Amino acid sequence: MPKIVDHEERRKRLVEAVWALAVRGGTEKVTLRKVADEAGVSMGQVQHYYPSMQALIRDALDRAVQAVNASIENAVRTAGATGPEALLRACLHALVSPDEESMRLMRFSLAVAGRAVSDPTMARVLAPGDDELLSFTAGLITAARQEQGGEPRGEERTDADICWSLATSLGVDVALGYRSPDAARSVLDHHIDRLLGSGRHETAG
Amino acid sequence: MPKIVDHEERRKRLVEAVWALAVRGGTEKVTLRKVADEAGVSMGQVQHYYPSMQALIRDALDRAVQAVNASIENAVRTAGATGPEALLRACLHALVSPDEESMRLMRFSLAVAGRAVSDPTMARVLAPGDDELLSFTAGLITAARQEQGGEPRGEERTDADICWSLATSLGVDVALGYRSPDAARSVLDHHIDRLLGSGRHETAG
DNA sequence: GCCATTACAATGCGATCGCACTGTAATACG
DNA sequence: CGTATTACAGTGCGATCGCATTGTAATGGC
Repeated sequence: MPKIVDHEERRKRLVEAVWALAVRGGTEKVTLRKVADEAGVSMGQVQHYYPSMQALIRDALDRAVQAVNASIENAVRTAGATGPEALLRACLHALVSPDEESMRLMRFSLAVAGRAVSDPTMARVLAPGDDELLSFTAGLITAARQEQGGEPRGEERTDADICWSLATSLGVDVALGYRSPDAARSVLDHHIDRLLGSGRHETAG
Repeated sequence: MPKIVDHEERRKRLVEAVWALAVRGGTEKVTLRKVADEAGVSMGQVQHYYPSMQALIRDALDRAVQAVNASIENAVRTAGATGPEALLRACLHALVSPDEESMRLMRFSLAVAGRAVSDPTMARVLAPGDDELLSFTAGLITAARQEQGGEPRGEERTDADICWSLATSLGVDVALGYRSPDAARSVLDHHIDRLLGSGRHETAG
């Protein structure tokens, strides 16, 4: 009956505007008017797709989390056939990637983290990996150890947990500019070296 | 000449109000009026001690960072005579302490982290340990390894770096309620076990 | 005592906020 | 065709913001 538009495209555009604004000036600088300006639409349109500011920020966060997960899955797909150790490294590297889009997502997540302190509905941000991811990672660690002739130690799940916590922390450092992506990767690789017991590891400038 | 008051006491009171407000509702809910109310003083007094909102938040952040450092130093002083390994554990545990004050500081730091994304003057928050702390920690690791008959491996500084990154990440998880302090400590201890336990991959286990 | 100076208290102001509300162009369906 | 419905655009409102400004009580040095 009415005009038919692509809602998904509209929301995506608005969320992109939120990301850009939050990265530039923190979530406190995200206002209905500025989002509208940034997206090149009217304030009315923003209100049409989101009932409140909260809802808009929350959707932006949901999509950011989803995008980060997608980048991890993408790393898995890309490095899938290269063996468990390389795959493990590739997954973790996704959090400290120098890729511009990846940096934006991390920065936005960090910007929203401040709200998560008091707003439980924002609680997904910077959260430890979910069960599925941890199990998958633990499996990689086990496989990598067996591949090197070692034996599983029965605590691979905690090891995986540590890996993701470390990677998250390094990702935050990269997002805040405290470390270069290369430096972060090198630290991450050092940890994996120790974790798997192999002495081999090269630094990338 | 004029009425003489304790400036330090005044500022401390205002900063405490900022901490409380930010933890309750994020930094966006920190306003001059609410700080004044929370501290039980007038808005005029807040303006008298801080020229702008930014300056107030920044001082609150500086004092929070200082307080966290103090809690680490306190851990060092308390556990100083118990040997390098116990000391190492005690230091790192300071970031995941169940202590109410410690949790408040971590939560506030996290709340401010959102601003640090775009405001370089807030950049001290969640930063990696400084050179002094890293050197000190690296020394602890070296000493602990020697105490166990192991040999230093020449990369203790990176190991120390990893320890603090991990502890920070776990501290964030605790602050956000994703982990209990006990669970975080247990993860941290697991990492230290591995770190000090064995360096040889052939007979590891 | 006098007074310059400090330490506030209180109010005012322009800007901006989220959101409600109103108006209007477009279109699939009968 | 008409029309109900969608998809906006634009505006208005009350609240709130940071900060400037003004007023005043207190006090140590002369």
